[in-house]
Amino acid sequence: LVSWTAMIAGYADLGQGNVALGFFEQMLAKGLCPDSVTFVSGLKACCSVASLSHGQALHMDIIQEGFEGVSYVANSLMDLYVKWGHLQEACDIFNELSNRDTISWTVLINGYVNNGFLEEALLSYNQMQSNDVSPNSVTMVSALRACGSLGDPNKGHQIHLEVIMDGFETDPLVSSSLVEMYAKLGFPKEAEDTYLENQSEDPSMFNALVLGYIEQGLEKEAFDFVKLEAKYLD
RNA sequence: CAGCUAUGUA
Repeated sequence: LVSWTAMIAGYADLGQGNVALGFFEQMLAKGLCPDSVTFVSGLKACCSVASLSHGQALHMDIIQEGFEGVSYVANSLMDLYVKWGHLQEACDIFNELSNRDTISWTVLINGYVNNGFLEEALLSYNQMQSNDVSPNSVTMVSALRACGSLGDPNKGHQIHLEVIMDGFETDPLVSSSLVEMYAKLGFPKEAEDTYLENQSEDPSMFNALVLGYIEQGLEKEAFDFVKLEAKYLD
């Protein structure tokens, strides 16, 4: 069973969901009974092949086998529905889940953001904290993106402080999301400060800053900044 | 101590 699951997960990772699902079928044909890890890998395969119907079939099997209440599995199911824009389905699963972990909340928040429900995303972010579930760096990226798209600098700054409190600013994805958000909201100064405070080898934050300048019509600043950074490379 | 779910920009 572990070998089959490894094959399914491996192909799903490569974006070869159809191959992965083929292995899933073969495994069932051998009379093997999937466990939670196998189901999650199968769901991931459904995402990469963009097949809602296969995912729904797996959902039925998951209920049959009683894995529905396992947060690890439920999170993956939620993600499937979120990616299809079926937020109601995702919410139903979330609401019936008794053990909501960080990932459950993050999938929900990210689902709201990706589908344009920005206020709901931030509301869920607050609710998550009321329920004493700690956000992680992935949660922060989604929350920051919600602030940026919503145009809410106050919330954005508040979340920035929380990011610092939890030490997530060292994550390149988080710091570049911060820079991006400030740039989008029209705070080039804050964007630059964030950049200067979190220098790293990762180029994404630099790119975010330059693109931000350009989007704000600050082409000269963008150019000067690139020149300045280029000097350090000599 | 086998297989393991969620994140941005372009």
